[in-house]
Amino acid sequence: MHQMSLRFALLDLLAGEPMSGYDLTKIFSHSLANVWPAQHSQIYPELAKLVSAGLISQTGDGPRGRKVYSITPEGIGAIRSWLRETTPDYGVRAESILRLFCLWALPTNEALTLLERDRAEYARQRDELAAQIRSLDWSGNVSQRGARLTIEFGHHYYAGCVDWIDWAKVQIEAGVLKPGGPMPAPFI
Amino acid sequence: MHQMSLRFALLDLLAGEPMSGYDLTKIFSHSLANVWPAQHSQIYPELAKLVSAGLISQTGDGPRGRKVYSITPEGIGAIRSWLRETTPDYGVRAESILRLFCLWALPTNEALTLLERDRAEYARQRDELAAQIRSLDWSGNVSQRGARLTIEFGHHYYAGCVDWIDWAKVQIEAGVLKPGGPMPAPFI
DNA sequence: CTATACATGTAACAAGTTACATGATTAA
DNA sequence: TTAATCATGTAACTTGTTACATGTATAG
Repeated sequence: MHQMSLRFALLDLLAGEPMSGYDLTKIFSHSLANVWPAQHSQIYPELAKLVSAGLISQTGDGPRGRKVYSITPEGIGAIRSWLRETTPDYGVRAESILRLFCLWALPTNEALTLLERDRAEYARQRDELAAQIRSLDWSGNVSQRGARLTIEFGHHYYAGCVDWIDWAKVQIEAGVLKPGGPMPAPFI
Repeated sequence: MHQMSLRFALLDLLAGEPMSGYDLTKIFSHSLANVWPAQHSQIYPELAKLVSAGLISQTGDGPRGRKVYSITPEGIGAIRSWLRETTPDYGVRAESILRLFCLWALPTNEALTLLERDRAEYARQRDELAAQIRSLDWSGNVSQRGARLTIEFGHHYYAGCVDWIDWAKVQIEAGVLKPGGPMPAPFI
């Protein structure tokens, strides 16, 4: 029953600063995308539920029907209870890694081409996050510092993926995924 | 439209060796759990769909209604098409990291206690996977070698999480999550 | 005989994705 | 005037989780 992650991500962002569903969607497409992606079609209904539950309230508006929400004291309490009373799911879900599991089904040269593509993508993400860490303004409120920790995690994750792909390439070049090939060498 | 990951994970396992839904569920609870968790309630219906689609077929049975499935040539073709014609989702989904995003909402000493708990869990997972890598028999078929790559990734991931938590603890002890506190130091 | 592991399924619900649908404001 | 961006929502569908439901074989 340890779900509702989206709910608490939204509460947390609104605790940092009142904003609209549109603003929240943008944040989910950069900093938070690294640990918990979400689209606007999921965010808007969840905001409506949070209002019903009294955890946030609409405290402003703007052009084009813009609605600005703020967290309520009950909302802050909800974040604290969540952290204190529930245990996280420590698992990861990574489709790009799952795919490597199937790589034996392709000829070696094709498998290596796919690994190159993956490596390029991981490196791109890593560099983009590094640039974000350098360029964004981190002097703001404490929840922005929390976001910094998350982005730093994403950076670390993608950097690790690049290293890992480099290792996997060496293994596959050595013939690990061929019948009778050598056993994989330990990583690290 | 890059879903169906469970489907291809099952196909891949059955390509390595014919087995039952029960066997598949066990594998999902250890090696594959690190990149794509799944329960038996999701696996059994998916197996039925794969039979309908002609990608696997039942090729044996056993005590207690056991059904053994094997992949068909069409199934092998489906794996290859998936790898060749679709692009992976390179994102990660990690609830335990998302939580750190909210950690500012707790007093520093409580936040640090939660980080200790997380660190212990990551270390446990890391050590368990290291033990698996040492103890399992890796001399088998090529899809088992693929599994090895995946487990090795999980090991690397959890080892990275431990390092990262150690960094985050130092940051939080330094007061990063307090108003007016220092900016986070770069990680790595 | 009794607990454990084996073995398969369904139902109800929650979460997440993609596509549909609409319209206002701003900058070139 | 026209393209881009801002802005909010709903609908249909897929995926994933938890709980329910049942029964067999084996080991102590």
